[in-house]
Amino acid sequence: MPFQIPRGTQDVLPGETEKWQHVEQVVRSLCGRYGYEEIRTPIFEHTELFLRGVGDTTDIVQKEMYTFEDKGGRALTLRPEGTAPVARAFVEHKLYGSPNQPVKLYYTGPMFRYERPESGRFRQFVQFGVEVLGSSDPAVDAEVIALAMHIYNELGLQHIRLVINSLGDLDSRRAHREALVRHFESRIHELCEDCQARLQTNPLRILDCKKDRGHELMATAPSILDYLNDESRAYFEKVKHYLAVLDIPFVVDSRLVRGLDYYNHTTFEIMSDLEGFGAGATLCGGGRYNGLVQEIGGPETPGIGFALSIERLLAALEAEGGELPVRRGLDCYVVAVGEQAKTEAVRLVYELRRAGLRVDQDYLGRKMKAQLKAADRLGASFVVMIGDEELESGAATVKDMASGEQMKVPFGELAHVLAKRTGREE
RNA sequence: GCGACUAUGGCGAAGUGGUUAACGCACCAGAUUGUGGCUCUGGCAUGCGUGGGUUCGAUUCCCACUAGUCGCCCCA
Repeated sequence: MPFQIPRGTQDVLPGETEKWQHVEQVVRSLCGRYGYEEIRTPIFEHTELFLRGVGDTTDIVQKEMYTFEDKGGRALTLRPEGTAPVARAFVEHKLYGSPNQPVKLYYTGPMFRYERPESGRFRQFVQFGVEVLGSSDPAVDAEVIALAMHIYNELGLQHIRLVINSLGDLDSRRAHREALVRHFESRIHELCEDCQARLQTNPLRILDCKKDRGHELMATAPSILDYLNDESRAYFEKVKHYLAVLDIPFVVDSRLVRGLDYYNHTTFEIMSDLEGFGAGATLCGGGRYNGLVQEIGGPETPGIGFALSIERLLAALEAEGGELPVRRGLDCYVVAVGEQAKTEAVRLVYELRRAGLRVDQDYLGRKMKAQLKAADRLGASFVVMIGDEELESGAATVKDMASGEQMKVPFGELAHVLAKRTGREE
């Protein structure tokens, strides 16, 4: 094998692309219904954007970025996530001045993280995400969550679970952080190395640690929910209230922290309940990030959004045995025997295509029998056969592949007759 | 970044330190001189991830590399 695909990337081949197209179509259609418009940002950004936006204590920044220097000496990075770029575009194009507020955007495209590939984890993967900028109405939190759930429902996913939490506002977070440090400080040496480092950088993340999960300090650790100030608590209650109104089931998990620094107030994850979804069980993750826009130099603007992985979505659908579109067959395959017939076939195939039919013909010089076989494999509903006989009589032989029935149709009427029989024409 | 397992034709999959690398599917051809899906017959890897080493001899043993799968970390 002279060349191999780079590690952690994948080709999506015909037969598979139809599934992607289907998901993309559903997603776009629902976004339209919810009033979201598409935004497209570049695949790379200045590295600084992610340092500031995502947070330099995060794993994404510390060890997962595809960073490079271009010929002009600029430090650039293949985007590891979509929110910071969208926020950058929001500020750069002054969308905060747009008459339509809040600004509701969606995006889809490849993201890049330098990680060891495993089940449901790739170095290049495709995310779909939405961002709402300019509103701190808890109803927006509910809308965003509803949209994510709606997408999964629409695609037929059954076994999913919505988990939500609140990190509160800055004051609440600060109070909680101090409580955490007080709680762990004296006995931090009992926890793993990572957690010892986290005590300084991001004590919240200690709660998320899988290694120390069983430690008694974890069970007794102060819950963020107990440190929410009145305002934050009221906000969270509102979000839960709206979710209840929408009849969207959820569970609250006070340890749902999430890996990106910019989150506050509502955070949520949608996970697959199926067995065997270890690393890839998180289908969708999101939350509110009221400080982000300001952090990257824009006006104080609240925001909330989520991102989901198309790969994981498809894997979950596959695992649940959900219905996904398969390759569509041809309407018609034109079989030709002989030079003259071949010429007529070339002409006819084009004519039928112009008439809106899905049509193909043989390009390998195969015999009639093999051409029929090819037609069968391509799922052709009809085969049009042309040989000396047909050329003489001026009528092609049309075979209905399902029934095996045959009939003669004058060349001039083929387009019309086939269009009618295949339902491609009114 | 750490760990485990794996790597044979287009796909799946057996196999052995030594003359011709099973089998199944797919594909091609023929039986059928103009007709697919069924059946039968025949064809289809000078090659066993890449590079070294051990050996008289390696696809088979050893090492490295690459890649895949799964787990940890973390996440989508």
